[in-house]
Amino acid sequence: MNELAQHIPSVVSISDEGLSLILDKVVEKQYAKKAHLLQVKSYAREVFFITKGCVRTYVFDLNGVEHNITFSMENWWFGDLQSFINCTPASFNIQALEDTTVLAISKKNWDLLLAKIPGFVSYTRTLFRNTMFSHENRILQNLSFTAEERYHYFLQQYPNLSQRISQKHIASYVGITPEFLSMIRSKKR
Amino acid sequence: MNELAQHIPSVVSISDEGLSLILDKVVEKQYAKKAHLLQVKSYAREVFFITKGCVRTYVFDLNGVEHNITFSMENWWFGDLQSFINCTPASFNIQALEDTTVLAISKKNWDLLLAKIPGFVSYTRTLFRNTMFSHENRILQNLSFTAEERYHYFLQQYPNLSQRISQKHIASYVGITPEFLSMIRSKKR
DNA sequence: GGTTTTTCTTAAACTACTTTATTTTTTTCC
DNA sequence: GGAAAAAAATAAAGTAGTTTAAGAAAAACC
Repeated sequence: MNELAQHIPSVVSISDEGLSLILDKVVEKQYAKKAHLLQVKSYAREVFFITKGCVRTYVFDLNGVEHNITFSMENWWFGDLQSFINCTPASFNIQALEDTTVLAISKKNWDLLLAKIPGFVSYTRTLFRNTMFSHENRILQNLSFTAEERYHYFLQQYPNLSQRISQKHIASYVGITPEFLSMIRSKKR
Repeated sequence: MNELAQHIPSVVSISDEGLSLILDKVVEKQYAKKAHLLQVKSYAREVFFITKGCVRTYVFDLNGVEHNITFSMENWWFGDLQSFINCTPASFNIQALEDTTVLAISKKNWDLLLAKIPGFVSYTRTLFRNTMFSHENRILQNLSFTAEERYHYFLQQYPNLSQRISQKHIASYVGITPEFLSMIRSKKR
C-alpha cells in the first residue's frame, strides 16, 4: 500500500485520516503474467493502482486484430473507466504482461470515498484530466506523426518499458506491423 | 441563453436558482467566419458553449501542416481545457468556420460556479467524462480503421456537418489528403 | 457581375507501410 | 536442460495513401 500512500500526497494535499481511509478501502491482488484482469463485455467492478508489474489495455477490431490502447506500470491507475463509472459492459480487455500486483477499489468504495473525502475528489479529478490531456496528445500524434516518430514518442512516454515488453506489443500500440517496427529499429544502428 | 438553459437540465438535475446563476455568469459573444477564438501560446481565459455556427480546433505540426482535432457545433462545449484549467499557454487554435454565436464563461466564474453549485460540478464532470470516452474511441478508430472507415465514422459522428464545412477540413480531421478523400467519395457513386 | 481566389476532381508517379514467407533467436515450460 | 513455442529479423512483392500537376467548379470579394 506504501506506493499509493506516497502517490496521493504527491498529487493533492490530503488529511492523514482521509489518506488512511482510502488505504482502508483498497484490496491488494496478484495476477500472473498473461492473466486477464478484465474482458470485453464483462463489467469493470474495480479500478486498479499498480504497485508491481505492467499491464496492457487492448481491443479486437472488426477483423479480429488486437490493438493495444495503453500500457500501465508502477504507480499508475488503470481500468475501464467507462464501464466502471457507468456500469456498462466493458469495451476493453486488460491483461498482465508481467506478474503484477495491484491495489483494487470497488465501485461502492470509490463512491464512498468521493462522498466522504474532498481530497479524493480532487485527486481523481486530476487523474481524469491528465488522462484526457494525454489522449488529446495521442490523437494529435496519430494524425501528424509518421510511424517512426510515433515509435520514438512511445519510447519517451514509457521510459524503460521497451525493455520489459515484446516488440509485437509496442508495434500494436504504435499502429504498425511488428515487421515494420523491426525495420525502423535496424535502420537506427 | 435559451439553448444552455435547456441543455444543462437534460444532463443533470439542477435547482432553478442554480441554473439561473449559471446563466448569469455567461456572456454572449459573436465571431465572424474565419475569426479566431483562440491561438496557440495565448491563454484560454474562457470556455464556450456554442449556440449558433461551428468551429474547428486545430494545430500545426512540426512541418507547418494544419490538423483539425475536433469540430464543435450547436449545443456543444469547447475550448482548450488544458490551458483553461491549468492556466498554461494554449496548444490549440480555435477558428470559426461559420458566423458563430457562443456563450463564454471566464475561469473566475467557472470556479465560482463549481464552488457554489453542486449541479454544476456533476454537469462538468459528465462533460469531461464524455470527452474522455470519445477520445478513447477516436484513438481506437485511428489505430484500427482505414481512411475510408474513418471518413464514414466522421459522417455518423457529425451528422449534417459535411454539408456545412469544406472537404479540406474533413480530410484533415480524418487524417488524409483532400485528394484522397475526393477519391473515396467518387468511388461511392 | 465579373475577377480573383479557393476548393474540388482526376490522374500518373511515388512512398510508407503491409503482406507473405523463410530463417534465426529468444523464451517457455515439462 | 532440451523440445516446443513464441518472438524477432530479413527480404520480396503488393497496396493504401501521398505528391505533384493541371483543369473545372464554386465561393469570395471589390
